[in-house]
Amino acid sequence: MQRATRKTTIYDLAALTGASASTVSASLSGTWRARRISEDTALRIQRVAAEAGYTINLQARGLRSARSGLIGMILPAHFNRFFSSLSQIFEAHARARGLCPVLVSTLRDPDEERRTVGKLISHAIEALFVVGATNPDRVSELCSAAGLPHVNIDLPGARAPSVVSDNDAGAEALTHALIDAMRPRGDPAPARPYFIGGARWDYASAERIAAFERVVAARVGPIGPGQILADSYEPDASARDMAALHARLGGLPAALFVNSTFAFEGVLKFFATLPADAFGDIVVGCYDYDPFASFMHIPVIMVRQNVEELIAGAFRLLDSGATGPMIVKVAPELVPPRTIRTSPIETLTRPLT
Amino acid sequence: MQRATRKTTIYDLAALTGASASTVSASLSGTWRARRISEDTALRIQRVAAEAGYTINLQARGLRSARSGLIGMILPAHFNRFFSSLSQIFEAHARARGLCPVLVSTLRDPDEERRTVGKLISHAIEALFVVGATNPDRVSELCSAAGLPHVNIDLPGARAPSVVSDNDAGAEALTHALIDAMRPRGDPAPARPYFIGGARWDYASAERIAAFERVVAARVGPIGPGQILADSYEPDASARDMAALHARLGGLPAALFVNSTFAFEGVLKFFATLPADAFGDIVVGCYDYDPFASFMHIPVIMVRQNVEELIAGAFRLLDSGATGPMIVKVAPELVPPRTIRTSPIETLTRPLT
DNA sequence: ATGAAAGCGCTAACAA
DNA sequence: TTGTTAGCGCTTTCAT
Repeated sequence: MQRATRKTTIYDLAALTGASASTVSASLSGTWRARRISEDTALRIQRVAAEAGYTINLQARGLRSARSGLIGMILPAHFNRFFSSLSQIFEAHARARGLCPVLVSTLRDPDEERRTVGKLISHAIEALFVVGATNPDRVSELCSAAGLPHVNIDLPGARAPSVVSDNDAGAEALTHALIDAMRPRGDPAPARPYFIGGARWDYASAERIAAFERVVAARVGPIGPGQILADSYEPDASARDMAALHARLGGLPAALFVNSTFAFEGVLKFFATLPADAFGDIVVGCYDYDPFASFMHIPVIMVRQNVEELIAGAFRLLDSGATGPMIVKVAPELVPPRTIRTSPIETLTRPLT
Repeated sequence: MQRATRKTTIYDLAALTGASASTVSASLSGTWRARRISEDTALRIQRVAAEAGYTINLQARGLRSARSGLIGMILPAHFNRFFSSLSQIFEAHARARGLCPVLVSTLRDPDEERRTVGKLISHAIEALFVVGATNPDRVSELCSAAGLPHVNIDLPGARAPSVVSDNDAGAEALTHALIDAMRPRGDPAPARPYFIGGARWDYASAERIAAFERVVAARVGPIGPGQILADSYEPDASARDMAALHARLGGLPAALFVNSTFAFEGVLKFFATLPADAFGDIVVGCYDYDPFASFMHIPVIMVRQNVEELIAGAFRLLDSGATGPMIVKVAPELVPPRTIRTSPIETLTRPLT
């Protein structure tokens, strides 16, 4: 047990071993071979360091060598399956590169984004991943001014390379799967898929809505008014929209494209007010993944992002040294329903484009 | 736009403003009042700093002042509702204190825990929260040797203060709620609650099993062999256990205490193989929370940890300067089922102790 | 094969 | 009210 008063430094070790500080430094940092320090000396110093409970001061190293060994990622929130899986994968990659991952959430607050990025720059992070920023270009400005390499993830920007989910392909495949599984209905309410959740002015929602409308128009018929309910990500808003739709149709729609688990929570909140026999032949698709949601009593087709590939792609962009705007799209995958109730869906045959 | 070659330092600002480096330092770090620097000078320097795009080098400050402004938390994984909610709250508290949160997951690997803590110590973090460590005491050893204040969360240790979930109170309340909601059954299989998931040798499981056994013994009758199925946290193991139990009973039990969402996933995996009419009167309790799981087609009573209080308590322990072993327990809360199917449960009346 | 010395950017005594 | 100076612990030439 060492004294708590002051930490052991390389000078202490130098005194202990009779070597010089620079020799100690080299022996401990792995550069001793290059410095042609004898293996004996290096090993001896390493042993003494271990015995003395020496831990290197990375602030000092960072200050001197202008490298911190930190790599940052900002994201909207931790408490979210998508973001936390990104964190998990990001961390694994960072670790593999010997970097210390620093994850900070910014709660979709532009000011918080600015402050956080500033702080990370001050901590001399070596690169930054920007996930779902409200204003990626503003972040890019800060990074560029500091000469900090960075990549946008999930939400693209115009001032840095981006890796994003292929919303078009995902929504297209999900819409096809919904229509494939949808049961025919007669008048007065023919079978028709509805879209709920998200916001039209949101980049991802807009792409998904466009794909939904394209496929529905081609396979079912023209999109009618009130077929797209996309004004909010708030669960409660979706609950209200769902209730209104149910009232308007006099029942549940034949197919429902739910844009995110947030919206799905709201939908379920409304569903819970219905009697058990109200769910006849509905098929639900959710653009997001949650293992429990895929086990509902009604068939739920889910979309799972390829998180591994999003992160791997971001690191590749970083390594490439690319700094201009470019977008790499990563296709998500469809997860078939695992519902208990007998469903009209056996397998999903249509592959993702 | 500044030159990318070298970052602006306080010396550059000193040259630009005609002041000295220390005056610049004080003007920028907020200590200028104490140093009795004129407001004019301070503001002027701050303006020039902003114009020059100056960002402080926190490695240098940290090295000099022996404070990094970093606070660490290690946790088993990010991709988990409980842990990611802890992260979210931890971050909010850290931010409120002007500290930069550093979250690292260690994947329930003792070696990774050691390495990570070592790295965080090297980065001069000012305090550490240790969530669900496989070996809290080993971590405490490392921290103590470095004079690093730390608090265990969720899993207690013998060498540092701990804040943990009150497993006994939670499991007791959940078991009571299950028995209250359970429908009577006649011979040959009288109504009886079963426990599934987790591992007996695990601290939390052991506490929950003890409470379950105590309440069941008091209200239903002696615990029989095969009534506690707790050998693993693996979803697939729980699926197998559930299948075996179903075969043994010739149907589903009247009540099921599922120990964690991991086990619940496995249970659902087996449930998905059953016909829709197999779920007659089962009541499920799950010691964990997931919004979707609480919306299942069968009634599911869930336990939600008081995450806010766990973190707040940990910070209080940190502030108290306590360093010896002591355990603060935080009671979780019961979340009533929001099931669509008519359930025997209207309200949960029994309060948590 | 090793040591001496300078300096990374900042803060804080000590002067003035 | 401000400037000077001496490090914080490390890496890295440049000597030897």
